[in-house]
Amino acid sequence: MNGDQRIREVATALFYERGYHGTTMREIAGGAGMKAASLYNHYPGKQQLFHRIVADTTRALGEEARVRLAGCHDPEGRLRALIDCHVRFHIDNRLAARVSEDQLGALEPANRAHVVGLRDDYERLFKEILAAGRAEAGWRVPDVAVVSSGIATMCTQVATWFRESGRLTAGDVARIFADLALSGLSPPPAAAPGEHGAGQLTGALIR
Amino acid sequence: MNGDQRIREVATALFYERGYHGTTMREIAGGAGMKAASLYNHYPGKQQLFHRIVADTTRALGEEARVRLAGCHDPEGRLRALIDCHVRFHIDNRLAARVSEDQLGALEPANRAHVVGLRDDYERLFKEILAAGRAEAGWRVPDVAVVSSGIATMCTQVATWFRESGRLTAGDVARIFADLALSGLSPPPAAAPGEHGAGQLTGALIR
DNA sequence: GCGGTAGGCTAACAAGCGTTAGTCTCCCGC
DNA sequence: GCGGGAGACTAACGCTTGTTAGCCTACCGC
Repeated sequence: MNGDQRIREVATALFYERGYHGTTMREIAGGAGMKAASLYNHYPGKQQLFHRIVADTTRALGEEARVRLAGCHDPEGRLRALIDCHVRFHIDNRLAARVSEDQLGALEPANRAHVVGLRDDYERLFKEILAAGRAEAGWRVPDVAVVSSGIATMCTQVATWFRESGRLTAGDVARIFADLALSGLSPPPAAAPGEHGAGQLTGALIR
Repeated sequence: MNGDQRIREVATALFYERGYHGTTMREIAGGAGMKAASLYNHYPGKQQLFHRIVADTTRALGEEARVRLAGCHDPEGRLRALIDCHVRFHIDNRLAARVSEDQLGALEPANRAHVVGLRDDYERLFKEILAAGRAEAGWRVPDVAVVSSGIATMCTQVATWFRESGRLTAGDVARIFADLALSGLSPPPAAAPGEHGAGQLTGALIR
């Protein structure tokens, strides 16, 4: 029954549904079964509490990803592992993960710079895998930045609608997205005639 | 020099960067070159101003999409048109579009219900096209809801990073996403041996 | 010329904000 | 048994918030 932890959970849930500025210290305290002033026995202030949640969450995501990737070496295996990790993390930590992405703007400049740094490190994993897939496996990646952020975002929003009780498990969702991404990336087997142009801009776009 | 319009633009920009609760009427007024009290000559209150922005934006997106889709009848053409429309709208109306999605939670219940209704109508367009593509063109859509929201979200986040001065035009980005989606959806030409299982769950998932 | 409306202004309101000071009580180690 | 710290509490602080009341001025139709 660690009090600090209880406060973090309540605060995370409130930041998620009302946003940082829409959440008051009195609400957090109420949810944790105490009065506002007592929060200051645990955290030095609202901004620091928020920063701790966001930074710890972002760091944890990066660490899990690196552990999962350590054993994979081919691009397809690595992309599948990263998507699976990403989807699971965003399901297991729905509230904190979304808060850490949506509410970045509520961090004070120094805190934001810190978190953005962690975030950039993580996103680089996606970009590196896509670049490797293009070089080694001939993946069709017109623009590494566009495609990687597209895939990541697609997987991120799982946190918006996923429910434990729904039709799909976390693994199902991860597999759907990995399949969608991988077959979207794999080079066209033979250009289908009369198409609107799928695949036609494979490198031409980088101008 | 319509004053109402100027206020809307300033408010949209501020809601975008600070969020609804993080934006004050005095800041909006300052940006529009007046004092806070004068805003009430144009809008009855902060919530109503916000609701007007969000509702008008969401309605406009749906209307544009329906116009664009009116001339297309095959699933591929419709999906390309819808993605193109979606991407262009989110580029042309970056701030308002993101505010209308990220800040939905700041709407009072009645206003939120109104906007969510508009939003659902719009998202149904994606779902209908995917369902039609599965039925008519054999698209691989393990789960209509998951895949459609995945594709839509991928295209939505273009508003986060797109800059008019960047390497890509709106049309380029739309084409990248349409290609990625369509080749991700098209049935595997012949199951590549030794794959991890792309495509293996084509219908089995709906349990 | 003159009345009225549109739209700005200042001043002020009550409510709510994050935060601090100071106090009280429980419990653990000696 | 007793000292002290951990952690709750009440009360209050100074500010900021959205909003209102009342006023003043410019301009347009008659």
